[in-house]
Amino acid sequence: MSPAAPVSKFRIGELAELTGTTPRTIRYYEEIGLLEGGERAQGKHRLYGEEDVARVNEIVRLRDLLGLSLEQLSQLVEAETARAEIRRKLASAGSPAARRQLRERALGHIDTQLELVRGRRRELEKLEAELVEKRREVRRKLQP
Amino acid sequence: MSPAAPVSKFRIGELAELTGTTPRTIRYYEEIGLLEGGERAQGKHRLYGEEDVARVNEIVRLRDLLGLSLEQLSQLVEAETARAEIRRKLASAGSPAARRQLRERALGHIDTQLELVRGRRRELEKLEAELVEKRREVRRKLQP
DNA sequence: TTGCTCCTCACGTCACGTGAGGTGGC
DNA sequence: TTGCTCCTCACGTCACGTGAGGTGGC
Repeated sequence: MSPAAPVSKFRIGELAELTGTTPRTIRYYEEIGLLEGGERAQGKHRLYGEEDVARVNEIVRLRDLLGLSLEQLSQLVEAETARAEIRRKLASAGSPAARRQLRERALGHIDTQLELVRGRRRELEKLEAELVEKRREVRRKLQP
Repeated sequence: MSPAAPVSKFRIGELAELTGTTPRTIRYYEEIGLLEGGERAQGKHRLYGEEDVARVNEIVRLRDLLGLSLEQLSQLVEAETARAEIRRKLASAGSPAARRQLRERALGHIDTQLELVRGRRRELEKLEAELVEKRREVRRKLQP
């Protein structure tokens, strides 16, 4: 068996750089409950792991691409967080039926995100088509 | 010849409703110079025309879909505004060479917007593909 | 004349940015 | 020990929201 994966720990500045944010943003997300506070080990500094990188990346992506408010985002991501936690607990202790229910909830959650992403994509495609048409017209006038 | 098109005039509340914004937003855009102030005819009320509807709609769309700041937007839209004005002036007085130059500048402007829109669309497509993949995996575990 | 919409301050809010002044770890 | 990063206030900013109190037009 492989030994426990080396749990790399990041300080807040590293987490910020890895996710294209700033320490202030990370602290703000913790302040409003969007992100769990990095563990304050012995000292006073926050320490983060790989899963925090993934989480912040997801938050930033949905924030930028879907234009959601942080409150809307926390509802969306909250569901997933709860799911991840419960999944960990049930992975060993859960009955097959309970696991099945968890996965079905996960599906619903993914579908919700897919709806949002697809709606946005369609809007962008429409705008793109209009711009292409506009360009065609200008070009037509340029070369009579 | 057709008579002059009926120049429909809107008050700020109507303009807001037609563009999915609020009077406050319209006034704010005027305040920062993104929008020309509606003509204050005899009274004190602002009055807008069809072209203002188009402009606000464009602003809102780029703001929401591209996530640009209003300052970035004003640079993007400013170019187009100047273009529209100059186009009006040159439509009668301009030489063919001048008109050609204007159209070439218009092309550059449209291309800039297209780049932005396409970049966004690609990011959304990537996110969409990842979500679809995630969903497939959860489904696979649901039906072994 | 009565409502409704408009007007201008002006303070509040969300999502951070930006120092101020001080402490911790390689 | 020296830097660098971290810490917590706390005020500033952007893009508006939201009354407060008053005036205009169908």
